[in-house]
Amino acid sequence: MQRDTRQRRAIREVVMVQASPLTPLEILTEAQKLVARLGLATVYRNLRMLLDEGFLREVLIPGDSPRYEQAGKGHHHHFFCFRCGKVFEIAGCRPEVNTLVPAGYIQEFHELTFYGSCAGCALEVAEESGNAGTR
Amino acid sequence: MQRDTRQRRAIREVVMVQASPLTPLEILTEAQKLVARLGLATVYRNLRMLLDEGFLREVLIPGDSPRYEQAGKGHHHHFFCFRCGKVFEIAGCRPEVNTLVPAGYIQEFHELTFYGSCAGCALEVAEESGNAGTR
DNA sequence: ATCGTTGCAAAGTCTTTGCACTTCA
DNA sequence: TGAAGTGCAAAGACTTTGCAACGAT
Repeated sequence: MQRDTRQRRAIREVVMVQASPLTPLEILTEAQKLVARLGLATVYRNLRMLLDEGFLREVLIPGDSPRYEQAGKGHHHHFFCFRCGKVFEIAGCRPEVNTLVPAGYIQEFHELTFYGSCAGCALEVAEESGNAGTR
Repeated sequence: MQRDTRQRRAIREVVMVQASPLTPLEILTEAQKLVARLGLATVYRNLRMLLDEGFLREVLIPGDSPRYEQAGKGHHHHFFCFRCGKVFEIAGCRPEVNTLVPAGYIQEFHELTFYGSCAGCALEVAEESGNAGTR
């Protein structure tokens, strides 16, 4: 039988509070604020369990560590910001995407990831170049 | 000045011949047929150089090792087959994809990866279940 | 002959595993 | 209490780096 430990509770807590998916290390750092002596192996073990039991969803950003978010948010994708390194949720999808797969293939799901500057970082970039240009 | 070594030539050769992107280990195995004593470190070093010089493009399949394909093939995506583990090229894209990114974000590029059974494996699956049903 | 490159082995990073101890039920 | 869970350290997979020897120019 599965037990409800302080560690597991802390990890669940941390993931639920966050808007964007977290890496195992980010989860460790956050959860250690709740359970000081928490170890990284415990985080990995619990991520696997919470994944299996369907509480978490794995978000794989090509070229970066896996991240974890609360499951059941509906189909959506992510935006990875090069400037701040954060991942943002992009709501929705477009049905046209599925027309790309040729006949004969059986598509089960897809992952779509955008890369660039998030709104906040884009503003900074604009200010910097804007100031340089006007003054 | 950069040199034209047997090793580098072999790696370039291997990538050019392949239709789908290869992992570093696959490249090592193939290239060792051309240069027997080739080492994995040399493969990694050359992948980096060929990437920098623009000969290669890195294909990142979320949840799998990075793969490398010849650059300059135009915008396209990939299909990862769960059954055989191979990666297939999916031609083209849909402009609607870009409408998903909210105003304020600056999108530089995107990656779209499909998962499921490739045409060959889908056939096998169909045969198996077909036979089971009719006989 | 020079100096970029190589092969090997050692070092890193990230993740998983083994094990004695702890703790929830 | 007793089995699931934990922390720590050791082991694994994959990738990078240090270094002496090699070989393209």
